[in-house]
Amino acid sequence: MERERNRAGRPRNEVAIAAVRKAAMRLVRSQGYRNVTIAAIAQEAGVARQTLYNRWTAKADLVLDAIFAETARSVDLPPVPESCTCSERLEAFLTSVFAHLASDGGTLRSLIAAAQEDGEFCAAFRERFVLPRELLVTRLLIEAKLVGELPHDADPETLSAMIHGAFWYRLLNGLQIDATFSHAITAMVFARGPSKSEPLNHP
Amino acid sequence: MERERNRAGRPRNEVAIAAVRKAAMRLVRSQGYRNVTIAAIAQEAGVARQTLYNRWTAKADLVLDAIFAETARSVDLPPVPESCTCSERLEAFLTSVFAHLASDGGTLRSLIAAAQEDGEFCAAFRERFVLPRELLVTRLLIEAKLVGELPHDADPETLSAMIHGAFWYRLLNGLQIDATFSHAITAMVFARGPSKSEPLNHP
Amino acid sequence: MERERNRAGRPRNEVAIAAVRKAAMRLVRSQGYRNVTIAAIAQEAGVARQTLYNRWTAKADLVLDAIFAETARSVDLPPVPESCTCSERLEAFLTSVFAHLASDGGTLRSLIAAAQEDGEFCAAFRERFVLPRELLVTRLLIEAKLVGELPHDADPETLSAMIHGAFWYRLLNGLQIDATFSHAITAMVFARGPSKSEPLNHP
Amino acid sequence: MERERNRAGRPRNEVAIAAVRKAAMRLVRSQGYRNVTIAAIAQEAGVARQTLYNRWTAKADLVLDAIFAETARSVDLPPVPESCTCSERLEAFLTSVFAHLASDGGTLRSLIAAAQEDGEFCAAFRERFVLPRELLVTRLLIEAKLVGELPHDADPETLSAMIHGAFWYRLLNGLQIDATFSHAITAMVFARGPSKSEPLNHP
DNA sequence: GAATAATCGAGACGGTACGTCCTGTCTTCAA
DNA sequence: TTGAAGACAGGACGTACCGTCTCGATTATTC
Repeated sequence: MERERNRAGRPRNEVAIAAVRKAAMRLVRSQGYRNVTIAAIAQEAGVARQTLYNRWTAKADLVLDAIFAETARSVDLPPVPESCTCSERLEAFLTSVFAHLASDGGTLRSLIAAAQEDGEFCAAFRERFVLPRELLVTRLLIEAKLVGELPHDADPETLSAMIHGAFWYRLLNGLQIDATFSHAITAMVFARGPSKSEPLNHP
Repeated sequence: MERERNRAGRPRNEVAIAAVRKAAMRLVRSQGYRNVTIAAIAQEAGVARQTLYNRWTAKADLVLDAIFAETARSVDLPPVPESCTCSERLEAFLTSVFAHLASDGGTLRSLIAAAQEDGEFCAAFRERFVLPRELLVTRLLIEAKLVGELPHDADPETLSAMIHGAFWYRLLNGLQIDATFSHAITAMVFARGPSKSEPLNHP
Repeated sequence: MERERNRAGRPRNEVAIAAVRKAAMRLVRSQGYRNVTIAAIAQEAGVARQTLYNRWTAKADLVLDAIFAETARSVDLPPVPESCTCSERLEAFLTSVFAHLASDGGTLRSLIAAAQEDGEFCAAFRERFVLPRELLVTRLLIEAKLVGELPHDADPETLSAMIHGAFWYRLLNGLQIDATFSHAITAMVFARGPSKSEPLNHP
Repeated sequence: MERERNRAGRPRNEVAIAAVRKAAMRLVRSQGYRNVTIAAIAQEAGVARQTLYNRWTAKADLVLDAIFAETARSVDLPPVPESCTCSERLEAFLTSVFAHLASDGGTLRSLIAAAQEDGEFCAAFRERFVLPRELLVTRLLIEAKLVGELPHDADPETLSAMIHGAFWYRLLNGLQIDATFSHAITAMVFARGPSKSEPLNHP
């Protein structure tokens, strides 16, 4: 697959492209999205400025792409045994996310900010970054309902928004996010154990 | 207080200042924070650019000030009878907030975005805008615990973050926020009624 | 002659080359030399940009070549009977040139302009375009001396420069050039008839 | 006079402006009009690039202005005694002009070139640079007619165009222009002495 | 009342980044 | 080997803002 090389013309220099992505991530991390300029990325990558405009439409587009390239493989639940309860797995997921945010939260903040003034960026960001992570949680909550860890009137979509929203909210307010918080969130979601009626899977 | 008017020289033109604030709000609402320039605000207000720098340090400072001037009086619970349950009052609060966001959500998005690249702005924004609204909810949840609408192991701070986070999350993702969502949130927070132990106020 | 077609590989597409020349002339005429780009010519001709670089070294080279291809056959005195006096023939020549300049003077202006910043272009332009036309006049003036229409102290080279210079000067100043001017120039050149001494060819 | 300082706002920095003009002339002379960039002029003058755009609309505008500032005082006949004949004075004028062109001809070539692609530039250049010099010669020729150095059927405008054209033509063809040429031109203009009828001033 | 001092409208200035455009070179596939 | 297509390095362009500054004019307080 990826048999795209029948297009005419000189092919793109994927090595340079990768260098640009790497440079972009490095600079965004060290100086913040807003303070990074196209020219600086190009120079850092040893590439002509025009090359960036050939490939990406704008800084936002480029950085977003760099993010995706870096995190594509990491939209995954942490390696927690399937035998754990959903509650335990949610907490493990959040702890893992929060650990990542501790080092790279600034980048996420920058991206969320950028998304607010650019509808296209916002849509792409949601589709390719936010939604996959949101679905992970939603699915976990649906499973929790099935096994009776959550009452059947629980609304996975709303709960998922509340869970993600909780740490977005703290992140965007410049507050610390640590393991304590992942525990607190999990506790609130799974408050008071199983549904009142009998669990569905323990006859 | 603030009896600073014994200084020599021409006094500040408070009329112009007010015009600037109004112009700033008008422009931010219609074009978004990022697309508004200092020069445009000055021109819209019929004022010299330097006048803005006399009073405020930067665009963020000015816009934030304009927001506060406009919303200072509105950090308030909606007029709901005290006789209502906490659950009802939370939902009423959220519905009221969401109605406001429907028309002015863009401004909040812009401000949140701006806060991500500017620590001072972030702190001021949190202190003067976010925290007051967060406390409103936190207090309501504490009261709900006292009256037994929430179990005593409920964590008001975490729940408050989850509540605010939920609609920030949707807002920042460019999604609709309506009364349905306020009901859904409230339902999740007050799921399955009072604490397992006996409610405190119903003997 | 020029039997170069024993080289291996795909032969040059002379049709494309001709299309390029035509496109170049069309664009230069309609937009002026400076405003025409290599890319635009290539596109207009439906040809790859590289093809132009294969054949010509630069825009100047290409346009000059296009001019030559178009005017090669036209460096000629207008069809005036040899029985006419040199004076009449000069005026006929100038009238003919001026008629052509009325429609295509902009191209000549562009070329003269281009020649000022490029020594090679200037030399080629002079050798292949200017000199042939200059010689035409010089020869006519030499003949006029021989037949006594001009005094024997007349300097054909200087007069030729003055004649061509006169209409270049007006052309480059954006002024009209018409038949009246060709008459005026001729009158000044042939002022006061034959040389004071006896004409050489009327014994 | 020049009481223009009732305009509001910070006045222009005329020192900087002068430095820009000087830098522009220096660079145009040493590198040619086309090879000079706005940025280079700004840097050479120690001035922000935008400052040039504040004052002038384009490079052509700036350079033209610099030329005028430099040559404003020099549109003058060379110091030749009035007692000389018109013929002698024309030759003196041309010799003086040609001496100047020997060192600064490149600048004139650049300007003529620039005028060919820009109508406004062309008009300004003609009005403020070319015409004054043309008039100098025209007046001289008119005087020559009055004193009988030229026949009364001589056409000063046409002759003036032929004179200026002659050295423009050589200049634009990249040829040398020296005192010999000024003599040759003068000889052709004043060929065969006074008018056929009696000279006006020699009874 | 005159001197002093801060503000205001206006706009130039140094500076940074932007996104576009063009040039000449190169690298691919297909003819 | 050429042609079509198009990416690449490099560099100028003109625009847009920013924050600072310098004017003349205005408006208070202080002497």
